[in-house]
Amino acid sequence: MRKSKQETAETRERIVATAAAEFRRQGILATGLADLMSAAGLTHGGFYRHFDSKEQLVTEACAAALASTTEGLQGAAAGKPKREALRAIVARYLSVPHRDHPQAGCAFAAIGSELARADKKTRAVATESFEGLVRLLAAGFDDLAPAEAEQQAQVAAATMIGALLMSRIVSDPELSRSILRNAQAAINEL
Amino acid sequence: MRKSKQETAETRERIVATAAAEFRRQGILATGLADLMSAAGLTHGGFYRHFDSKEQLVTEACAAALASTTEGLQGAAAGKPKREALRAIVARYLSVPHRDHPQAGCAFAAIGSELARADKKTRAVATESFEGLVRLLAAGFDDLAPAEAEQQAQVAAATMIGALLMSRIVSDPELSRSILRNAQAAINEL
DNA sequence: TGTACATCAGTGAACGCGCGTTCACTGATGTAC
DNA sequence: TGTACATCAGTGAACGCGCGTTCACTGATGTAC
Repeated sequence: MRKSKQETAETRERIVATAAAEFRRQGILATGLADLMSAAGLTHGGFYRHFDSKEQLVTEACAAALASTTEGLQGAAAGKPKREALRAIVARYLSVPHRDHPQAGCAFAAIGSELARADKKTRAVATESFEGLVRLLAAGFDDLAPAEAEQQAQVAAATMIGALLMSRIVSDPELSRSILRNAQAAINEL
Repeated sequence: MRKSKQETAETRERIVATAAAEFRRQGILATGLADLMSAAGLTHGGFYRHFDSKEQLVTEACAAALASTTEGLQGAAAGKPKREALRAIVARYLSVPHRDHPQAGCAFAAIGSELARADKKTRAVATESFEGLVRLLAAGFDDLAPAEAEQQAQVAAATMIGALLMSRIVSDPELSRSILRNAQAAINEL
């Protein structure tokens, strides 16, 4: 049953990608390795041929989830003038599709409270990723001095993450959309 | 071993208060009923004399946690002129002590991603509580028309929750404080 | 007011279940000659 | 290049453990007369 090096690498990537989605969809703790492996088309016994522990997968899956979200936002901004690029990023982040598809979206909003309690490595990965998001947003404040642009970008990021999180928590659909809309307008006026 | 009606009511309150703290400290899923009951000074077998299920306790504990946080913020604002009251609320919310004591603080930041996946009743409780927080903040924007004040208050709430959450996730202490400081400054300029 | 009995808060053991992790096994892949 | 053997990806069963929940039991509280 041994697989080729390429197949092995592909399997490993598939497990990480599946975990990145399932963790964001159900939460890290609520996602069992057996379910995860079966969602990746494998039996759970093989997990430890690829990872030392669930913790290690958590770190890699969070890194993958955060990286792909930032890349997606970068894609939404590609080729646009700076201020317009920022508007596109914010519009995409604070959209109804993003709110309704946490498994493919921002991990800070989807599993933020678990990240705050995660181990050192995972929090280090999260920190780097947050800095990347702030840098991406700061590029949109090109009318400000770099230090001020970073400050505004940090505020914009916090507002986006908080608004997306709250839009998912509240059960009133009108309030949910209102949170997204008002946060978007406020950031565009920064 | 039967207890008096008053003792029974006190025990029930103690369980809810203990759960409100432990859920925010460790997360809902990570908090077992046996640990919880022992933290409340009881054995776990007695749990079902007070609650139908863990879900029911989750709803009540979240309601208690959210209510006490809003009351605490209201207390910080008491007796102050409106705009100053708002500043006091924001300063308290985005403080280092609040960041470092999730067990006694805002449940949206501490267990937000679990609340987004919680059952109907818990999300209804969370929705009402968020509306209460928004009303409290909106009172500080007394220079604006009511509808605009509410919009600004929603944005301020999202920024506060997102900033507190991120200040807990990032492992760089300087970045953590910077997020709190910049969010506070931005809300005070709204 | 005093007595007899029903109620039920809390104990401690047990239930089935799913968790993360381990392991013996299989057989195709990779490697050494 | 062909052959013999070691490696190891994946399977499926099993491990101990803690989870939420149930239950028989105890004995003080509450209630009915």
